[in-house]
Amino acid sequence: MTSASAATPHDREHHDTKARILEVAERLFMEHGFSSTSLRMITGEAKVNLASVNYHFGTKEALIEAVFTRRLAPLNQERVNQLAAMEAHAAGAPLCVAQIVDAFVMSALRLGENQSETGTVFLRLLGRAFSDPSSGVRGLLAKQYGNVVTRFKRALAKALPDLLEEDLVWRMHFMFGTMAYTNASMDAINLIASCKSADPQDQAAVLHRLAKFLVAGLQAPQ
Amino acid sequence: MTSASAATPHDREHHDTKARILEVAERLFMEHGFSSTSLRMITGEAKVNLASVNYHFGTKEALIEAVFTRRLAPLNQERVNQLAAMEAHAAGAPLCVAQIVDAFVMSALRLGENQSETGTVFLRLLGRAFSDPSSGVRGLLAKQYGNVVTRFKRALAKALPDLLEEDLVWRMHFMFGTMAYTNASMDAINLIASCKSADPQDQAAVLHRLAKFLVAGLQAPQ
DNA sequence: GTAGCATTTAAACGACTGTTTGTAGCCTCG
DNA sequence: CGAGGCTACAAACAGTCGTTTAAATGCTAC
Repeated sequence: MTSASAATPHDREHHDTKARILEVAERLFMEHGFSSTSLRMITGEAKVNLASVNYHFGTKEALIEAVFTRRLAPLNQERVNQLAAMEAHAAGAPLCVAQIVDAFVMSALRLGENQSETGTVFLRLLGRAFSDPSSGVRGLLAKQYGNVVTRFKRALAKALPDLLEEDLVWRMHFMFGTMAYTNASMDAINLIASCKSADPQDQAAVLHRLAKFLVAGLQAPQ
Repeated sequence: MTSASAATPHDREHHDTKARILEVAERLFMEHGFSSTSLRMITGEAKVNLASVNYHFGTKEALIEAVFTRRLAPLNQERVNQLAAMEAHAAGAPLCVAQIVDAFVMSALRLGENQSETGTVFLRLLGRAFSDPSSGVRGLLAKQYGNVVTRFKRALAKALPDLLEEDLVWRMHFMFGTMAYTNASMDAINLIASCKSADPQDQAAVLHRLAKFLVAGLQAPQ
C-alpha cells in the first residue's frame, strides 16, 4: 500500500507490528467476541504474519490480556484519581452520590474522547467482556477492577449511611451491569425503538442520562 | 446409568434425544458461550450421537434458535399478559411505574421458580445473549422482544407523561441492560465484595432489589 | 565486513470444528 | 411375513483453529 509510511523502516514497520495487532484485535474482539475471532482474522487485517502474534504475545490468551490492560489500567486509575481528588476536597465529609457516580461514569467518557474512535471501541469491548463466560477474561477483570471496587464501595457507604451493606453491594452490581451493557450495545438501541434521535455517537449525552439513572437507582428508598 | 428410565424405549429413549440436546445445550451455552460450545461437547454430555443434532435441528445456528424460542416465547408472553391484566384492571388510568417494572422483572422470577434449576440457567443464558456479538443471536432477540418492547414502552410513556420520549427510550435501554447483566452474572457478585450474605440462590430477593433500583432510576428527575 | 541479535516469514503440525454420508436398527402398517 | 418411514449410529468430509518450527531477513555494534 505504501500509504504515507515514509519514516525509517525500523521505527514504523517493526514497532507497528505489535501495535497494529493490538489495535485490530481490539476492534475484532468487539465485533465478533473472543473465541469467534481467530488469529488469522487479526493478522490478515493487520497485514502482519500469523506467527507474529505468538512471537510478540506468546498466546492468544495473553493477547487478550494485553488488549485489556493497555486501556483498562489507565481508565481505572483515572477513576480512582478522580474520586481521591473529590475526597481530598471534601476534607472528610461524605461525598454526594452524584459526585461518586460521575467519577465512575465520566472517566469512561474522558477515555472515549481523548482517544477518539478507538476509545469507544474499547468501551464496548469492555462491556462484552463483563458477560464473557471465559474464566480467563473474568479473572482479568476481577484483578483490574479490585481497587476501583474497594474505593467506590467505601465512598458510597459513606454517602448512603442508612443503606444496608448487602443492599449497597447489589446496587453497585446493578451499576456495573448497566454501565457494561450500555457500553456493549450502544448501537443496539435501535432494537428498542426506531428513534433516530438516539444517536449512538453522542456518548456524552448518553452517559449523562446513564449517570442520572444510576444516581436515582442508588438512592432508591429503603 | 439406567436411572429410573423404565418406560418403553420408544417413549423415553427416542423422544429424549431431542429434549436432552436442548437441555444440555442450554446449560453449556450458558457456561461457555455459543461459539466455544461445540456440538461434540453437547452430544457427548447428552449421551447422544453427534449427527443427531443436525438431524433434529439442521444446523448449530438452528439449535441456538430452538434453545431460545423454547423458553423466551413463554416468558415474554407472560410479561405481556401480566401487563395487559394490570391495564384492564386500571381501566384506562395510567399504571404506576412499580407495577410495570414488576410485570417485567417478576415474570422472569416466575419462570425461574416454575422450572426450578433449568429456568435459572436460561435466565443467565439470556443475559449472555444480549451482549453476544453474533448477528444471528441478536436478530433472534429483536424478533422475540419486539412485542414486549412496544407494549411496555407505551405503558411507561403513560406512567411518566413528563418524560421526553428520547429519555424514556434510553431508560428502558438501561432497564434491559441491568436485567440482562444481573441474570448473566448472578454468580459474579463475589467479584464486587466477599459478602457471603449475597446468596445467588435467593433470586427473589435479588429481583426485588433490582425492581426497586429500576423504579427509582426510571423515575429520576428531569 | 561480520558476528549477534531481534524480527519476519512460509510452511507445517495435530487437534478440533460443523456437516454429510451410508448403513443398520426399530416400529408401524398392510 | 415384508415394505416403508423414522431414528440412531460410526465414519469420514473438508476446513479452521492455535501453535511451533526452521529458515530468511534486517538491523546494531564491534
